Amino acid sequence: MPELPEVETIRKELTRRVKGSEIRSARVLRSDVVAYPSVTEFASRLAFARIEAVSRQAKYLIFKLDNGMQLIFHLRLSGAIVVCRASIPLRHSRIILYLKDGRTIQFVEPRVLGRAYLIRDGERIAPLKGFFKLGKEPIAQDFDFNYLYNLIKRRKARIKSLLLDQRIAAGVGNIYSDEALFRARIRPTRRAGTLTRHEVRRLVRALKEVIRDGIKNLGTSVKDYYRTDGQTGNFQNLLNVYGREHEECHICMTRIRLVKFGNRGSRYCPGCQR
DNA sequence: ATGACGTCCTGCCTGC
DNA sequence: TGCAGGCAGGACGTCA
Repeated sequence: MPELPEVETIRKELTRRVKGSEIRSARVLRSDVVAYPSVTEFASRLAFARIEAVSRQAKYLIFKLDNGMQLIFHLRLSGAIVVCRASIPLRHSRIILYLKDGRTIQFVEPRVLGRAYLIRDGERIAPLKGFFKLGKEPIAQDFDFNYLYNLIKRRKARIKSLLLDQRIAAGVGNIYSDEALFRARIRPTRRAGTLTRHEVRRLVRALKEVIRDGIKNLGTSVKDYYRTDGQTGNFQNLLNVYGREHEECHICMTRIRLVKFGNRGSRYCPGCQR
């Protein structure tokens, strides 16, 4: 699942590969993935637009176009952006942008949960309300002890659930939250308000570290994530707990445990995490 | 406001 | 081998 490090990797590659390219036309193969505006308007406003820049906010990928519009993608669980020479649809291709130079940018999304939005610069639309409520990203300078502590100190929810809240830790998903909690030696099931100041300090440090390591290693390819050229990332080889349930902890050899709450799985080491 | 939980969606894995 | 059923999970809506 593309989280901040995966989307950041995609952003860098797209900047290198398609910044400055002109879109000749757009084709929507599956209308569900276009959240705004209508499919017809979506396609007509993309035609002949030039890609000025590719940026990222949390897990959102943003193409800035020279016609005053922004093309925004959210990859959700299984989305990918592929740049290739093929003009025919790749497997599970949902949107194709045909470039003037003959290449295509394809939005590949097997599970059809990912979405695309095309808005005017500065326009605020209801389908993107989560985008406008994003909190700070852990790699931001001002994502510090005070920021996190003040947001969670009175909360009774489990710390893991709050880390997944995009209004609190923007860009963090299931993989990096499990890994950060492992590095901070805190169990995902702990009620946020019971964390000591020292633990919150460790958690802030761990979040920054784990996200940076993820970016450095070009993301985590567990299931669906791959890069714009189809290659995988490397961080899956460096995971301590995610996807390692029933295996031994690298530090203390205790078996990694899988617990479920909030409709998702969390992995932790009962030996290292308290 | 908060926390818990259901829903979307489909490929893939498991078990018979 | 083939099929049914369960599972994964980010964001968001609903409910208490």
